[in-house]
Amino acid sequence: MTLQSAVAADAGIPVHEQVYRQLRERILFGGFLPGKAVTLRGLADELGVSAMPVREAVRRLIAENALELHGNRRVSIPDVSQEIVDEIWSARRLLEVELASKALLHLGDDDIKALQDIDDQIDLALETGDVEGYMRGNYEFHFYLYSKSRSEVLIKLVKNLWVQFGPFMRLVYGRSGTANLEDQHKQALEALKALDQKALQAALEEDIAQGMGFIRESLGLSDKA
Amino acid sequence: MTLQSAVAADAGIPVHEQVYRQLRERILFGGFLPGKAVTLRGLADELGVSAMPVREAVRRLIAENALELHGNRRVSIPDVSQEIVDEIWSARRLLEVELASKALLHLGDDDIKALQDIDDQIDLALETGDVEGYMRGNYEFHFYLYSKSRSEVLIKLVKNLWVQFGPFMRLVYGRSGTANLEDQHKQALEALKALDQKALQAALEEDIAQGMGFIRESLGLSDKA
DNA sequence: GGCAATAGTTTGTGATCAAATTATCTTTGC
DNA sequence: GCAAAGATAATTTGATCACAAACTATTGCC
Repeated sequence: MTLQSAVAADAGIPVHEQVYRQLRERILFGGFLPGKAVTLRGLADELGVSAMPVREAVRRLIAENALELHGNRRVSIPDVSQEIVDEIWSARRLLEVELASKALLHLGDDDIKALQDIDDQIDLALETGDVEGYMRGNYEFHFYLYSKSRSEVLIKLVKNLWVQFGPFMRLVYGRSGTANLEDQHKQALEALKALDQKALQAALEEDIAQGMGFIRESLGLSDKA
Repeated sequence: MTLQSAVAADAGIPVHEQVYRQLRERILFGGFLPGKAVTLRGLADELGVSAMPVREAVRRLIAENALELHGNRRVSIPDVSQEIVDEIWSARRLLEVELASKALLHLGDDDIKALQDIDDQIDLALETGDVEGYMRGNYEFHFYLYSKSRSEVLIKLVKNLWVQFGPFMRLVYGRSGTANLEDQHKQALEALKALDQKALQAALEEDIAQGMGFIRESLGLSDKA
């Protein structure tokens, strides 16, 4: 789909913003493989826009660590490495546990309901083998919860982390599919209902560990902490 | 100083990159007041370059939370608020303690020496009332230490936090000067020499608390945690 | 005198083009 | 046959322009 076909719905939103959102989604939910090189003109042609808005969107994504700028001025999807995976894992544990704890303080019954709905969608995606659906649901679940923390600064940092491992996940699921995936959100939901902070932290750490463990395993990396 | 006068030293580096670095420094070390509006043409004229590279640099700085993009497409230095200060404080404690702990594992005698040199410069700046010198020294001290953690991902997140409170600090020092500032780095240095992780964490938390406490105090905000 | 409509100014956005830089292909010399 | 050097192609970069949206100041009306 080029941007042109979506222009009616996005009236008033600048083109560079639309390009940014589209590229970010593709990076986040598996539209690109790690290490893939992209060019401004290539993206512009593909999206049916001029080079200018692509330049702004790409600069922005580079600043968000979603794209990598090399010394020779070429741009690519960041490649995978053990160091990066470990770092992201460690940072996620630190920040997302904090966000979940803060969210717990401002959680209503309607929020539990909303999270349960998202979890149902995740189950459906797992059953039908819909990789992208699972990734979108997973993202939605986590950031719906975090949004309740009212910690905008932290949320931005965590989003920064998620775009970095998006392409990695695609690599993993592309190999193994959704078969081996368990839905770790059930335990989190139970902890949320009980307002049990300790249990929530444990569930989250388990969820993060599963995702990151999958990446490392699938890439043939060592499994020590 | 316009960019033109520095062009000889920065040969080969694209103009948008030079603009980015220059603007980032100004934001980080007190060249702008919180809430100040900026325009692309205004910055371009001021720096003696065309609007194009400024657009790319500003887009990048917005993505890094160093600048704020409003709904009416105007750009400004983010304004101060209690929520933001508290959030940054909380995030800094979390991430910088982690970074310092990791850095402790890879610290050599030459690093201690380097940090001591930076601390001497900070002392000098404090004595002479050189606000910008203090801010630069403080930045250098922290990120020299953090660079030893070899955690590039975390470092980027923390840099993201620092550009956000840079303008706030300027506001504070502009009022009270460097008179009330103590140098909290002495204790950190002692802890580093002794490889005492607990003491290092305590020193860091104290240092962060002082900086953030200063902001809140100076802005007349409440002082509760 | 206060408010709303309007004209004029400022500013962001997107397209196009030329220049500079980098990559790729081809050819030449050993 | 292979490596180095030159030519060619592709790409980024920066400037300029036209246009649209937003803001400001003025004017006219009630």
